Parts: sequence; structure tokens; C-alpha cells
Amino acid sequence: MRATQYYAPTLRQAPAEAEIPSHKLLVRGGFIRPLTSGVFTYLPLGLRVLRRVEQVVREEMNRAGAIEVSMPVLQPQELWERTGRWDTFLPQPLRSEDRTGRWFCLGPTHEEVITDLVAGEVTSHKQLPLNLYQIQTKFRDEMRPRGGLMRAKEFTMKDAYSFDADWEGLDRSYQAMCEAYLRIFERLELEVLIVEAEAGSMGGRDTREFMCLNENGEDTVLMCDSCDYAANAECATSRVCEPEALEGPGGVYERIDTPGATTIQAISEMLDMPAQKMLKTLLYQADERFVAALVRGDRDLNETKLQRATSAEQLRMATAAEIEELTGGPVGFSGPVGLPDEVEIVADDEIKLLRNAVVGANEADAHLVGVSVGRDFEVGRYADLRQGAAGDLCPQCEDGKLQAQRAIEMAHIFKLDTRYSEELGALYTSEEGERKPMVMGCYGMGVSRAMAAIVEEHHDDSGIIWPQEVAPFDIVILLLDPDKTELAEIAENLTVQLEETGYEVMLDDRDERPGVKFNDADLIGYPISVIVGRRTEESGEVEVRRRDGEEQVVAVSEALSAVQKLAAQA
RNA sequence: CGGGGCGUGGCGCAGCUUGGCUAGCGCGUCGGCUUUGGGAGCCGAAGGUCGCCGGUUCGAAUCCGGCCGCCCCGACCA
Repeated sequence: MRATQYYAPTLRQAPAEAEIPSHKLLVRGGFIRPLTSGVFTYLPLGLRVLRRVEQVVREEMNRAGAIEVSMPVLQPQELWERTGRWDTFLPQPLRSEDRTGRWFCLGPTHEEVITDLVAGEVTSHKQLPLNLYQIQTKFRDEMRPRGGLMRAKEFTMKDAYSFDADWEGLDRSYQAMCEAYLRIFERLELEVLIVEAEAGSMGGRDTREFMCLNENGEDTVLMCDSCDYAANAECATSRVCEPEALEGPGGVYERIDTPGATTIQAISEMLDMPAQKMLKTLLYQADERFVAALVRGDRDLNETKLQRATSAEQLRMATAAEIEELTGGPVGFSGPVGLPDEVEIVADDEIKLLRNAVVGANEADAHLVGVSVGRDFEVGRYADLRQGAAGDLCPQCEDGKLQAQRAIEMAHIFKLDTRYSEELGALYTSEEGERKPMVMGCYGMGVSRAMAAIVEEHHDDSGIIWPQEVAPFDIVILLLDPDKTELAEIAENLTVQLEETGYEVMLDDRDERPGVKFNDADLIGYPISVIVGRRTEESGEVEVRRRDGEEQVVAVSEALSAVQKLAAQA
């Protein structure tokens, strides 16, 4: 390919709205252009990279026995009503109506479509297991698109769905996907960590995320500093540590005035007492009833955990009016002592060990000091309700502590069980002649996000350093002075020779100054460049240079083998 | 959706506080000459309803109101 006949517009300055390296470099390098918030055009270079990432994914999926299909983006409301997700899927799918008033959504995921398909096609255990996947554009009306391709409203995802006769089969399918994913990320040169995760809108169990540790990621991973425990902070758990018991007044607690102290921090300062010796009481409406959730003062409540502990379908914080009615006191002074019986108290496991704590008095401007569980109030149920945080004790080993790291969620896999197959009638007849729902798994991977993650992980001050597997071109030939016909001829011959060997080659034959070409080559991130210039004229030599540093000067006739040698070292 | 910031030729910005003549600067673009190993120099040129609507005023990029868009932080997710 000749640069003069290509479209690869680079920008000297990054647009003001881009902040993270991948966003800046992908725009500057001429890979993508924004259309509107969270929506991008792939320019020729960007499309090449995307296609090559897809190809890596495709090859490894195929190798793992999955079979590629392509499902519709446009999906009818009726189908989503059958799983009850039309109104509950988050983030809300983008929807629209056709001219007859039927509603559709732009597919944010394809459990419904694939299960409906399989339900109509697969009927025998002899057809199982089956793993179908696609690489396709997904639409999600994200609350906040961010970081260019990192989180977009429209993005490319690989989604696979496995159908098995039983749980043992699902375990095998799941394991095969895990292994395929590890191979994919290895080829993409992304270091990933498998962590425990939440299932979210998808449902399911044994869900795992493949995380790429990176400061520009949107997730936080908590990982043990001494064993292999790692989990997304949104579901991480920890071993309960015993806080030092407070020296309290013994038999009874005491009511004290705490004017205006509506936050733990305020009371902590007022009483000069650490927050972990206080007890935080949060009132929630869980479906039709109210619950009081208790966590240590220095802890945050994890709502997902509370929802699970209460088995509530809908969970929301109580309003100020509800709090006053239930507790008799205003917001900020709630406590577990003297709550009405209909309010169930659900406490975090750490509360079991808290003695002589400070709690709200359920009246304005007052707290109770020296309150203990079991003596002054009863807990209906204990559960893990606390938000995991750095410094927590590892739940898996004896002496580890959890460390927090930012991470990019590259992929998410789920064991779905039979929820969708039951709701959508994906049944098969077993060897024994029984009709049974298929056991499903689903396996998502962000393909366009992977492109962004690769840039986050592989760049320097001058630009992108693409791994060879996904580079838009393998080699750029920098023809520094295209007006010199003998040099142009050498460069063109080299281009043909390298292309015939199987490389994708960009010949930079533009009438630009050498500096411009060097800088663009660095920015775009071609893994290897071959420089045809003054040295070639003087001594018949070219420079063969790897983007990440190494360089050789060889005779023109040796260029091919030098390229092959440098490529092999990567 | 809550909080913050921004919107001025293709890109990056100044001007706005304290309203006033032809709206500037750098980069890029087009033409010409000279240059050619890390984003060249000189000469010439094109390109802007100052996000949109309304208001105040003799006069609005500038002041006021509303709306729209974009980015960042937070609650969701590949």
C-alpha cells in the first residue's frame, strides 16, 4: 500500500476531549473519529486493527470448538418480554418502534435470540454440546460513555453461548472458553487476571472476569498480596477481623448529645473515636418491607450484597420521610436500638464482634454510646454486606491482605444454568427419553475495548507500539526522498518483495519531510520500519528498525532477512 | 440522573471580567519559490451565521434567560 493512495490522516494535536492515552493516540493516529458521544467511525487503519483483533478471537474460538454465527442487531420486544428483561435489563437497551407500532431494541446482548434459535432447532442430546458465537456490534445506552473505545454506546463484542445436557458438560464448555480466552489475550499481548465477579443483568453463577490491570481501567480489583485470591471490588469478600472492643460503661449504654452530627465522620471527630468503633445504620425498602442494614462505621454498604441477603427483587434506600416514620428520628441519627419489630435488622458479619459501639439514638442530635449486639438489640440475620476495600484480610489465606488495583474488564463469563432455556423452551430429549432444559453458559469479550486496552498497555511518548498480531500493517517503508528515482525504485522493489513474502506493507512515499514520516510512523505504531534514504544512496544500505527499539543496518539485498529476524524476536 | 468544566475556521487556543471599528494567534489546507535523516523557510491565498433560540442595548463572541452538544467525577457494564 502506498501512503499517497491511502487515507491515514494523523493529527499533530489530540482533540481536547480525549484524556486517556488510548483515546488520544487512536484519534491522533488516524484510527478512529468520534461521531457523537460514545460512537466512533473506524478509519482504514482502525478497521484493519479491529479486523485483526477479531481474527485472533475467531481463530481461538474456532479452535476451542465454538461455531460462528451472526444474529440480528434488531430484536423484537416480544422476545425480551418472555425472559422479563424488556424493562429490567441495565443499561437500558436503545429502543425504537417500527411504522406499525411494534417495539424493537438494538441488541445489547443475545441470550434471548440465541436461546430462541436453539429452542427451535436442537432437540436431542445427540446435538449437544453446542457452542455458538458471533463477533458483532452491540448497543448499550451507557449512562456515561468514557475514554473513546474504552466504553462506548456502540461497540464490537464477541459473545458465545454454550448449550450442554448437564452441569458436567457446562463445566467442560466453560473451562474450554477460559482456556481459549487465555490464548487470545496472550496473542493480543494483554496480561490478564481472572477474578471473581458479579453476574449483573445476566444472571448466573461462577462468573469470572478477565481483567487487565491498568490505571485507566474503570474497575477496581482486590487481590491478595500472598495468595491467588482476586475479585472485583464490587463483590470481593474478606475475613472478619476483630476490632478492639471499646471500654464501655458495662451493663447499660448511655445517651449523649451530638448536635448536628449526622455523619460518621462528624461523630467520630466530636467524640474523638475511630469510625470503626461506630455502627452505621442504613434503612432500605426491600420489596414490600423495610430492613435496617448495619455495617461498621468505617465501612460502606454494598447494595448488591444487601439485595442478595434480603432476597429482594427491588431494593432502594428509604426516603427521609420513611426514616422519620420508622425510627422516630431524622436522617443521620438512625440506630438499631428500639426499632419497630417490622423492621428486620440485617447486619454485616463484622458487627457480631462489635462491643460498646456508638449508634444513632433515633432522635435528633443524639447518639447512644456503649451499645452491644445481643444485649441492646437483636440482629435478625448476619451476612457479608460490606464493600470490599484495600487492606481487608484475605478470605482465602491466613496472612494475606487485599490490595486494590485499577483494571480494564476485558471479558466476562457466566454459568447461566437453565434460566433462559426454561423460559424460552430450549429443551432436549435425553438418552433416557426425558425432556430437559439445556444448561447454558455465556461468554462475552470486548473486541473494540481490547483494541483500546492494547494501546493503553503498548505505547510510549511518541505513539502506539502495536503487537505484531494486530498491527494495521506489519512494516512501513520510509522513503525519505521520493523525488530520487533510484531510491523510489529500491523502496518499491522492497515493498513488492516483502508483500510477496506475506507481509502487509505501507510504503510512505509522501512528499513530506523525513521528520514528518518518522513521527507518523512512531505515532501509528508499525512494528517494523525500513528506512530508505541518504544511507541507501551512499552505501546501498537500509535501516531496519523495530518500533520498540532494536535497529540494524543492512544491505538492501539483506533487508528481507533482517525484517524476518527482527519480527521473529518480538 | 447528580456534581464540575467546556462550546470561537479542519485541530489546538486567545479575546468575554469592564459590550464598540475589519474577531485574533499557532498548526493544518491551497498556490509559488527554496529546502529534504526526527513535525522546514519565505511570499501569497482560501476558510468563521463566535453551539442554537430568545432578551437587554444605538450596538452582543462579550451581559441575562432558556435549550442543545461535548468532556471529566459518581451510581451501571464487554
